[in-house]
Amino acid sequence: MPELPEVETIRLGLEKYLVGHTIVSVDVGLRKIVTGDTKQIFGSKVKAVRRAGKGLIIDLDNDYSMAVHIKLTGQLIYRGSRVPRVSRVSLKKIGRDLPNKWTYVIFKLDRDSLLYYNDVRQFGWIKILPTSEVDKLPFFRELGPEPPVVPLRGTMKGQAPLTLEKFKEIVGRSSTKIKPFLMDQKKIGGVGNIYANEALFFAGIDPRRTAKQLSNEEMKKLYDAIIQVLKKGLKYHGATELNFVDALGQEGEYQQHFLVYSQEGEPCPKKNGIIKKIKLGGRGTYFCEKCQK
DNA sequence: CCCGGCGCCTGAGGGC
DNA sequence: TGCCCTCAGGCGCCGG
Repeated sequence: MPELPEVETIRLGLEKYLVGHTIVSVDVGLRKIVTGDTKQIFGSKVKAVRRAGKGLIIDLDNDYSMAVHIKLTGQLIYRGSRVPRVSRVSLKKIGRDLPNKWTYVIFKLDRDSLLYYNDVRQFGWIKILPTSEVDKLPFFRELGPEPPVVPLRGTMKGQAPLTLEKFKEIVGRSSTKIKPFLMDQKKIGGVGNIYANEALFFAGIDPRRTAKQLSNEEMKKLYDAIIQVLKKGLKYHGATELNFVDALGQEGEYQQHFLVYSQEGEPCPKKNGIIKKIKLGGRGTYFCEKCQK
């Protein structure tokens, strides 16, 4: 699932290729994806691409922005003058010939370049609004602090990072189970199912434990584990589950390094037990009962 | 505050 | 070129 490392991977690509382009026109093929007035962005230039949690913000030079959430299957793929002619682009079938049947928005840019928004499940959104209104959107307004894994440049302004102290404070007063806790965007920004599972394995903590019952030492281990797995995800350019691709349409490689996520029935990485799959908060949860207490 | 359930969607995968 | 069914999941919303 696209989480902080995946969305940051997209952001880095958009920052490199999209910034400086002028938006010439927008072709919306599925109205529910886009809200706001598309006319407001015609002729404006992309100034910056920011991220907050799993959300992206494309800032334009006319004080308008496009807030984007790709949810499960959204893709933002750039094709145009700035892509090196010889690139190592390894395209999934879904990202090869664009537009395709899942392309719902096409941004026409200057210099014969294009930005495609594809979304198989159609869960994602693109909101066009004044830049000053972005952090008033419920998703951003209610977003919790995110673990410090990337330089502040590029992230939402004014967002204080999740410190160990803050983490201990919010974990310590929550009576929810630790795994759903980690995935709650209002508590912590950017962690989803894959990284929550992996972090809990790293920390040796049973996902069914109640948050506030974790010891001081366990909270510290978990905090470090979250940062460690998010950095690992970034290093491998994200995990391609479903349809995640970067801004050029390339897959990530982190899925080749999962320790527990989607490994049901496999021996655990420490050879202590077999990876078990249960449901927690309605979501698939993978863990080793021998390693995670 | 917390939880479970539903809705939004459609491709993948299992059973037959 | 098999068909049908269920499941998966980020997030918002609702009810208990």
